[in-house]
Amino acid sequence: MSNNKPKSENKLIAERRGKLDAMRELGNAYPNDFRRNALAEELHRTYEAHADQPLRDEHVAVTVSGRMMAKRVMGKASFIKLQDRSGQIQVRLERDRLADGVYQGFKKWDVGDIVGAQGELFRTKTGELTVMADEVRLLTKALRPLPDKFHGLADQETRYRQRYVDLIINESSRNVFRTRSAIVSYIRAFLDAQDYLEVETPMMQTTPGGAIARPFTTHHNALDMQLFLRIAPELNLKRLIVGGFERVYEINRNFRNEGVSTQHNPEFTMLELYRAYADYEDLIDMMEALLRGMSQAILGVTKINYQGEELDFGNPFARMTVAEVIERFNPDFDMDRIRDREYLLGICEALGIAVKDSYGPGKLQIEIFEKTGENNLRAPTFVTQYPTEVSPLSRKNDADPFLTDRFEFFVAGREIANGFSELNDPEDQAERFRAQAVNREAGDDEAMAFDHDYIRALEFGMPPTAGIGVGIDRLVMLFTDSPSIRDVLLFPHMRPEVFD
RNA sequence: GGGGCGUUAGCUCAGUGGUAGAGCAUUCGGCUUUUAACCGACUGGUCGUAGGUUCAAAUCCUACACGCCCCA
Repeated sequence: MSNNKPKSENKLIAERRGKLDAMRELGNAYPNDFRRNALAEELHRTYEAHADQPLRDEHVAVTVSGRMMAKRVMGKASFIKLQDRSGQIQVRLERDRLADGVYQGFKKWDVGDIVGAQGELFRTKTGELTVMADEVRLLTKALRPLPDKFHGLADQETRYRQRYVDLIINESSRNVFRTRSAIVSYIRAFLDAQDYLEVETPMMQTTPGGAIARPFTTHHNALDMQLFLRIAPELNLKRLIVGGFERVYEINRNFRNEGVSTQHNPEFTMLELYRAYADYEDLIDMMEALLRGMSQAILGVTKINYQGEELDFGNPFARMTVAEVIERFNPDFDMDRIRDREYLLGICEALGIAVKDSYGPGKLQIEIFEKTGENNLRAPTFVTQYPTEVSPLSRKNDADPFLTDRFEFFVAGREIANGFSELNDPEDQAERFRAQAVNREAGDDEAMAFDHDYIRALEFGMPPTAGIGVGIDRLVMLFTDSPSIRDVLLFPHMRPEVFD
C-alpha cells in the first residue's frame, strides 16, 4: 500500500481545501450550533406504515444530520443521503424551497461532508422515506474524498490503519464492533445478576504473573524502576478473594510479548472471573450457560456459522480429558505409557515437536495434545484433567496429583477459555513457584516468577475458589464470523506507517 | 524466523518486454422523484522504494519496506 504524498497534495484534496477557504471567508467554517431531533433509523421505524399522502398530511418536521454518503443532482432538485449513527435517511433539496443561493452553494458540497437539514417527511414515488428540506447547512467540510461508493474500501491494510474510513464506509465493520459491545454488555449483565463485583487491577506490575508468557517491559522515570505490563490479572483477583470479595471479575487488557497472527494481538482482552465456594465443574456449567445465552441473545440462534462451519451452542457441550483427546487423534498411542517420559519423547520426535530438557511428561503430553488434538476440536468442547506440570496455579486432583482440576474450552479448533479450581494451599503454591523458578533459571523466560506477596496472601487463607479466563477477542471472532483477530480490534497492532 | 502471494489514478481493478488503461469519484455543461441516478466533455500516475539486466522495464532479476495467508 502506498503512503500519502503530502509533497504535492492530491488535486482532489486541493479542490476541497479551496472550498473550505471560501467557507472560512464567509464566517465560521466549523460551526457547532446545529442540533438534530431525529435519527434515521428512528424515523424509518416510526413512519414505517405511513404512505406518502398521510405522511405529508401530518406535517412531521424533523432535523437530521450526518455524513453525506450520496449526492444525486438533477438540475434544480437533488437527493442526498445522510448517514448518522443509526443508519441513513434521504433528504430532497429543491432550489425554490431553499433560501436564495443555498442551492447553488450546495452544488459545491462533496460526498463525505457533514450536513444538517430541516424539513418535513414525505415518501418518494419509489416509497423511500425522505426529508423535504426547508433548510440545509454544511456543518463540517471533508477535505479527503471517501472511497468508491460502490466497491467501498477493500484494502485490508487501509481498513486497519484508517479504521475511521472503514467505519464510515463498511456497515459490516460497524456491526462487528456493535456486536463486540453487545457481547461485553451481555457478560456484564450475566455476572452482575449473579452478584459478581467488577474490579480493575493494575496493568503495570513489578512482578508479572498469572500466566505462562513473556511480558512487555517499561520504565517508571520518577521511581527509576522497571515495570511490566501485565500478562494476566489472575493473582491480584485472587488477592481480592482473600480480601473477602468472594465473586469478582475483570474485563480488561492483557499484554503478551509474542508473535502476531490471525489469532494473536500483543494486547488482547480477557474476562477473568473468580468465585469462592465453587470448583472447576461449576465454572464449566457456567461457561456453557453463558455461551448458550449469549448466542441466543446476540444472534437469536444457538447454531452459529463460523467460516462455513456450523457450531452448535444449543446442545450440551462435549467433554473430554487431555488423555482422551490424545488417544482419539493418535490411534496408535500406547495409553499405558502416557506418563512415560521416554515414550513421550519418542512420540514428540516422530511428530516433529521441538522439546527442551526441562520438559517432564506433563509438558510433553500437552505438546502432543496441542500438535495433534487442538485443531480437531471443532464442536464446543471442554477438555479437562491438565497435568500439574503445566498448571502452576491449579488445584491438584484429589485422587491423582499428576493432574489438576482444570479445563480449557475449545471451539473451531481454538482455545477460548481456561479455568480451574484454584490452588489455595500456600505451601503447595510456594512449591510450584519454586519449580517454575528452576525453569526460569534454566532459561525459560516464560516461566513464572516467585511472587512472595501472593504466597503471603494465601497464608491468610483463600476460601476454596474456582476461576476462569475467557478470550473476548476470540469470542467476538466466532460471533461475527471474522477470520482474523484484527477484524475485531478497532485498532489492531501494525508496524508504523511511514509519512515522508 | 521460514515459505507463498500482493503493492498501478482518491477508491475498485485490468495491463507478462515496445507511447500508462477502465469504472466510480473529481472538474465543466445539461437535467425538479433519484436509488451504483442519467447524458455530454474533460482531468487525473515519480506503476511501493533502491539497484540491476535490456536498444527498451509496470512487466525480467536482486535487495529492502509494508500488508495478507500458511508454517514454526
